[in-house]
Amino acid sequence: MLIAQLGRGLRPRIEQAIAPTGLRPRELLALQHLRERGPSAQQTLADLLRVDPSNLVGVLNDLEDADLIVRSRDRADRRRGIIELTDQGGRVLQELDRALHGIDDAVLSTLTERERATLNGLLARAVEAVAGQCSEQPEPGC
Amino acid sequence: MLIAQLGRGLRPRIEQAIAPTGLRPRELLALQHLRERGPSAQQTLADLLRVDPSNLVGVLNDLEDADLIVRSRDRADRRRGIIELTDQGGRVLQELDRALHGIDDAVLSTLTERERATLNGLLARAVEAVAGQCSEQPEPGC
DNA sequence: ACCAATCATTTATGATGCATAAACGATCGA
DNA sequence: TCGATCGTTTATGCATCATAAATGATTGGT
Repeated sequence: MLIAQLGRGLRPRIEQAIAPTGLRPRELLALQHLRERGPSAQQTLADLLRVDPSNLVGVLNDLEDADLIVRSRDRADRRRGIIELTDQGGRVLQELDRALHGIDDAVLSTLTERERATLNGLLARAVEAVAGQCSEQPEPGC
Repeated sequence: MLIAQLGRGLRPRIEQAIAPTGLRPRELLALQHLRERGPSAQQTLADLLRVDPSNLVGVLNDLEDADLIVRSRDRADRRRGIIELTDQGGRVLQELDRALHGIDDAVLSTLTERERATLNGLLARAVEAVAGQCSEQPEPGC
């Protein structure tokens, strides 16, 4: 069984879960980064998302128009933009989490609670390894 | 732990594994379908891939130019095109399998052999459930 | 105080992938 | 013979994405 093959059945479900937010994958990734790392410099965000800074502007414009983020300026260096998640942005992420959990429930419905627990444990260790390798040699999506 | 979150770390690796083939995801999906179901009617393939028949033509042209498939006609109904995997196509799929197995090895390197076995077992049952739901209500990627 | 560098931004451009539609030739079934 | 089916060609539009050049505001160094 190949882990990569999981995506073949999962992709449509994930797209369906993302659709209600009306946001593009990139914009959701930006929100997730902001939730994980707190208020971040715009430049840092561009690096994380592997997006050209000039293109990040449009992404942030959309998110700002939807009141999911707020822009401010670093007081120590007013050139730097500080991007922060709004309460509304946090709620959107929570909705997304719920939708994704729904996928888990659907896909793992044939597993017992105990089996799900062991599966989650093993996957958690696996993604932890992936995350570690990501920090060493960053790549898109990490 | 969300299964959907797996893709965040896996996507770049999968893209990297696919890149050497020079094929697009759709074309690889077509090859996989052909391997699983044997020689198939072109129309069936279009349904499986959720692609408009007129767009499938270009996909098959590429695959045919690369000698990965062969086109023929159904003798009982010469309107119908029969698409078949070539030996070369099979070899490309095997290369892809090897690359994807490499991802498994990298991601699951921190797991013992026994843990990998149980993980594979649980995932196999999960994807089986997904496949069953796919057959009931087909969606893209199924 | 001047000046080069940095940061966000605007604007333009092109490539790519994907979806949709219309029309055509070949072929089939009635 | 005639309508329907199948693969195909062609055209069109849309969305995403990458890249580049130029600008205004701001900074730090000299």
